[in-house]
This record gives sequence, C-alpha cells and structure tokens, in this order.
Amino acid sequence: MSVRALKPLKETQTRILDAAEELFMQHGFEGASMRMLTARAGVNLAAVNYHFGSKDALVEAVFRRRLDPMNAERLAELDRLEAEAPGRTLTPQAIIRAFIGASLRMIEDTRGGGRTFSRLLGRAYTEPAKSIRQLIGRMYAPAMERFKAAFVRALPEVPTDELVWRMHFMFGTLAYTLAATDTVQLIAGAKPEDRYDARVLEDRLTAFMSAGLLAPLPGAQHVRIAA
Amino acid sequence: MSVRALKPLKETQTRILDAAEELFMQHGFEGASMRMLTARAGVNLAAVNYHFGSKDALVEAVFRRRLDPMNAERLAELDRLEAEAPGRTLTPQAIIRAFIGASLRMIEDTRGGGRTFSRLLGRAYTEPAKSIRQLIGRMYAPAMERFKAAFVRALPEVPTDELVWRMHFMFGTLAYTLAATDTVQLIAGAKPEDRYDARVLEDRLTAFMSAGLLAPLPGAQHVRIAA
DNA sequence: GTATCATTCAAACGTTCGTTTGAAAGCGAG
DNA sequence: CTCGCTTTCAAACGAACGTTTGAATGATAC
Repeated sequence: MSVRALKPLKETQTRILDAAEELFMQHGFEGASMRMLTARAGVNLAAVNYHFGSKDALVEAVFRRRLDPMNAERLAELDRLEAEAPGRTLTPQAIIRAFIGASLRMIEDTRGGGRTFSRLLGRAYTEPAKSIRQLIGRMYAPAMERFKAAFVRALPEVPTDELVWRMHFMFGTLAYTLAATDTVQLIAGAKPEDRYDARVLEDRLTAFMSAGLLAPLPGAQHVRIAA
Repeated sequence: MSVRALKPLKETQTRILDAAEELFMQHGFEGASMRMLTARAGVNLAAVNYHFGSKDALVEAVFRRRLDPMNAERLAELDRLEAEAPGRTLTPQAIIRAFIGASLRMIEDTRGGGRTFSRLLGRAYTEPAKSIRQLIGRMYAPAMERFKAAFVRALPEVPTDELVWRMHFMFGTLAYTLAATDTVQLIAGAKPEDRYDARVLEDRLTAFMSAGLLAPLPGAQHVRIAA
C-alpha cells in the first residue's frame, strides 16, 4: 500500500483508447456504445467526454495514435531506400515492401493491440460514414503522394492511368488482408493459424502485388495488331 | 382517377428493399434507422416489421434479393465454360472472368440500384457485425467451393495453400473495387468518371488478378538451390 | 350488401443512446 | 493544513432507437 500502489496501471486516456480500439473493431463505430466502452476501460461514463470531447473525437484519436507513426515509418523506409541507391531506380518489390511492411509488422503485435488496430483499419477503408473515410484519406494523403511518385519512376512502361488503378487494386488486397475477416472463411481450406506470420505474409503479398503491377497491359495485343 | 390510378408504382416490399439498399450503403446497418428507412420508402413505420419481421430479417432480404441470383449466374457461367471445353483445362483468365463478371455487370446498373448494392456488398465483406459476415459466408459457400476447385485444376503448378491465399487476395481486390470509396481518393489522380465502364474494368481486374495468381512462388529460388 | 382476410396507420411501448451537470475526491505547491 | 486545479463520480437530460398494439382501411368472395 505504499507509494501509488493503488494507481491504475495505465492512464485513463490510454485505457479508453485501448478499449475503443477493440470494441470499434468488434462492433463498429456506431455499434460500440459509450457505456460498453467505458465499462471495458474501467472508467467512468463521463471520462470520454472529459478527455476527448466527444465520441467522434475519440474515433479520430484512436486512428491518430497508430496511423501517424505508421505512415511516418513508411516514408522513412522510402527515404532510406532512395538514399541507399541515389540515382538508381528502385524495384517495385522494394517499394511494395516499404509500403506494406509497417502494416504487417503491426499485425504481429498481439500484445500491444496492434493486431486489433490492423483489423479496425482494414475495415475503416470501406466504412459507410463519410466523415471516417475522409479522416483516413487525410491521414494517408502525404504518404500516398510519395509512393505514387516512386511507382511511376519504377514502372515507366506502365501508363500512369493504369498504374493508379493497379495501386488501387493493391490497396484493396492489403485492406482485405488487414481486415482479416477470419470468421467469414469464404474460401474453404484457409488456415487462420499461420495467417499472421508477418514475414511469410509479406513475401506472399509482395509476390502477388508485384506480379499484378507488372502484368501485361490489357489491350496490348490489339495495339500491336494496329501498329 | 380511374382504375388503380392512385396505386403506388411499386409494391411496398420492393420500395422498402430499395430504400434499405441505399440507406444501408450510405449509413451502415446500424446507422440507418427504421424511421429514416420507412420515410425514404414512403411507407408506414410499422411496415418493415409487418412485411419482414424485424430489421435483421430485412438486412438478410436485401442481400438475398441480389446475391442469390448473382451467384447462380456465376455458377452457370462456369458450367457453360466447362461444357464448351470438355476435358480441357480452363485458363485462369476465363475462370476469373466468370467470377467477377456478374459483380461488374451489376455496377453498371445505375437505374435499378445494382450499383448501390455493389457498394453495399463490397463493404459488407469487412462488416464488423459477425452475423452479417456469417450471412455473406453462407450465401457464397457453394460458389466458392466450385471456383476453388476450378482454380486448383487450372493452376496445378501452384500449391493449394498458396492458391488459397491468392484467391483471398483476389477477393480483397474485388471487394475494394466494388466498395468504390470514391470520396476517399487515397490515390491522387484517380478518375472516378471512367471508373464504372464494366468492360474496361473487367479487363483491368483480370490482367491484375491473373498475373497475381500466376506469380512466381515466393520461396522458389531457395527450393531450386536445394534441389 | 356482408363477411373475411391482408394491409396500413397513428400512437405508444420500454430501452438505450451521447452528452451534461454539479458535487466529491485526489493531489501538488505554498 | 489549505488553496487551486485536475480528475472522477453518480445521476439525470432529452432524443432516438426497434418493436408492438389495436383500430381503420382496402380488397376479394359470396
């Protein structure tokens, strides 16, 4: 009972963020109520409004806590790659790994809640509420610009229009993988247990995505005939 | 004012389904309330419970109306392909087109609400509520089994484990494309206006997906060295 | 016409929602 | 110990939720 032996292990705000992360993932932003949330965090019902202002502000705080560092990590990795090979063009594979690496490392963090956040993030890409999609868009914007430029340089033979589409497809692949809807089991035979070995998953995703990026252009054969 | 001049243009149940489709897409299943829904449909508040039993049952009806015919269409197309070339193995491209074609044709249906449903469906794959993901899973199960078998036959050089992953990735690509989160605009330069030409989109998706399916195996070089 | 059934309607049900309030408790500085 | 400030607490707010009810209306058959 000595010095602050009774103090809770984590600060109130952190405990709220952790609880919100998990319950937003399980029940969605509207489905997770303030009462569920504060009960899970072990804090008073009014604590969310006191510390964050409103439920909407809490949603934003939940994303900012993880997403801002994650995108900074992505950009740092891209900086590192470009600094290591000045002048030379990067391979698509290297750029892909720089982009998806941060996401996949987060999946492996089962203790600190990173995995929970990954699933939440994967679902947020297709969130109905426009305010949330806009929030995500704003947080990604700077990183997306840099990565788009890197892909354009790395793949000069792919028209930019087509490349934007293929980046869009890559994004869908990553989002769906992060969402990890393990209970859907759309494809019989999927093994959820080895689903989260980040290294293997990164290899698989990189192989799939880089092949898709480099695919022959859809209308190529027609152009050849005409030329 | 003659014979049934005052009768509403559509049956009550259809009008409810149409309104639900749109509002579920815009606000999510929890975010769209019965009062919003019945007001949009121009029917009494009690009509949903009278005709469908409950809100949950309405959600299921919304999906069944479009998803059952869509999956039947997919299977019929696969049947047709296999009947046309008895004994021969299908190309991955043909199987991909059989699977994504029905979805993409629905995107083009802007009058009948098919496009609205496409976006709803794309989002439902990552829906937090377990009951809905299970509902989707049940409705897809028969078709998924057939398509998995077709891909296994068409790609004997790809181990089944890897193939299941790649089908998973394909699914994510399609889901994200269907969701069509046009307001996110994660990638600057995307042109939403030509986004829904189903034929072009089918070509682009098929090129990306088939390249991903046929990608070199991640650990291939290591295996070769050992052999 | 009348009886029968399906459908629509306004009103109310009890519950839960996000937020606010004002007092109580905790706590470091003087 | 007391002051000033931050944080927690129980209670209540009005609003909106999904659902139910019982009467009114519509359509069909005899």
